[in-house]
Amino acid sequence: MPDSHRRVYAAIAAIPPGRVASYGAIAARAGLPGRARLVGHLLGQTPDGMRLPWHRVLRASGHVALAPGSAGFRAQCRLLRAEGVEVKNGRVALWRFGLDADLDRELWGLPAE
DNA sequence: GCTTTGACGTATG
DNA sequence: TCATACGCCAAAG
Repeated sequence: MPDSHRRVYAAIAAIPPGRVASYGAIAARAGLPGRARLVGHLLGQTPDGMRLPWHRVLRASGHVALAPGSAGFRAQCRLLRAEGVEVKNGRVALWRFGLDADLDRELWGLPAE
């Protein structure tokens, strides 16, 4: 297991429950800016024994990355809603649940809602 | 090795 | 909001 992969897994595992992060944010946090596709690739190759909060990883647009209607898509929506994250039409409001939004609030004092 | 694919991202129109 | 183009790079064939 390459070190870069471990950092990606660690970054995903660090997402707090009830919050979400984009592939790009995970890659950047893992020290791999611009390697968002690597994150997606790893999630598809994640070993069975590894229990990761993969459902908290979304596209930069806030959309669920999996095909709408697929089993994985439904599972992700269910897991997210179970944590209090609103999923509307396969999309999450990043300005509200994203980690970046949290940081922005602290920096600029933007309203939480 | 080269080509194709893919749970992606940003820029443009 | 949707489509297209381009950049990115690990795996699979």
